[in-house]
Amino acid sequence: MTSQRTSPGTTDVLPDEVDPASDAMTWTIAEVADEFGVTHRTVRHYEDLGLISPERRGTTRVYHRRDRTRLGLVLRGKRLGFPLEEIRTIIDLYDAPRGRRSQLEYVLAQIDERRADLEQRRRDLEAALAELDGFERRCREDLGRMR
Amino acid sequence: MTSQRTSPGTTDVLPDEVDPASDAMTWTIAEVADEFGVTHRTVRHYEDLGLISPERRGTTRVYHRRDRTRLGLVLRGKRLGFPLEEIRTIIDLYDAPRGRRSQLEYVLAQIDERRADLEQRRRDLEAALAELDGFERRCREDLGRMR
DNA sequence: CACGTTCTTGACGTTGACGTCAACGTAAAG
DNA sequence: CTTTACGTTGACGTCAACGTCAAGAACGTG
Repeated sequence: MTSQRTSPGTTDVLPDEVDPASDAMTWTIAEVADEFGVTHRTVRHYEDLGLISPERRGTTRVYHRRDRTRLGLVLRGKRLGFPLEEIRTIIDLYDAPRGRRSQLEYVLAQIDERRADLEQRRRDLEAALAELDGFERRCREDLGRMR
Repeated sequence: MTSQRTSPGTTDVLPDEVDPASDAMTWTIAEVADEFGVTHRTVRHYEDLGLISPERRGTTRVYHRRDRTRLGLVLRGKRLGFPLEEIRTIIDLYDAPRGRRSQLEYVLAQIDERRADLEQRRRDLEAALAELDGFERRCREDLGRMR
């Protein structure tokens, strides 16, 4: 009934093998937790913070494709080191109403801020990788001199 | 006596304008804290965790170039979202003794692990930036249709 | 229909990363 | 020689991000 095989630490936001045609497909909390490799407590915590808002059938949570999309975005944000509160403002942006012109311009301004942040991270990341490369080279030279 | 002008959120690990010739130059805790844009409490916390280990003159801490280098690495690691404990193992790696062959090979293995981690982050980052770009395009199209 | 499985809502505990006092030492400046 | 500016060590507080019970409700299955 649900998808399998989603190893943690992937770049994709969604686990694969999800029937693309069924927009009406739903999942239980255990299913989404398993597929995304988190506990149900984590999923509930994200709901408490307003990161996802599953439907309720009676008292039970029912997750739709939209919730999975958002959960995927949350976890990628976490892998990138963003705090959950900040992640919420970001993904809320994607779902924000953009009817009026002022709203659209606000959204565009937010996008610029976000991009600046991400690009700073990219520079840090490239610098760290470059240093790692240089360090490995020196280590290999040391190793060459030893034998 | 000390350097100025280091805005937070830079990619460089060290504040600029530091006399490159003086290896014997030292700094107080207030100086390094100010230059790196953190509190003295933060600097002490990092010392508690073994991230830096300044010299002591009597009871007073004296910071050398080495400490500043490590502090810079710590803060960049933080900007990348790594926990402090993990940061410690990473930067300790740079200072690890590599005398024996087995040590060198251990270090090289660690480097590979680190690189894999960083590259995963890079993929996440690129994906996030790509999504942001696509989203901006759609917003601009909406904006174009409105006027 | 009893039973085990899965779901629910609290509520308290924990860990990381510091902030925030309090209380005290020390060294230069007026 | 007192004041002022920094420095020091605790020790406790706080906030985020969950973990970890506890104690029911609801649901399919033999």
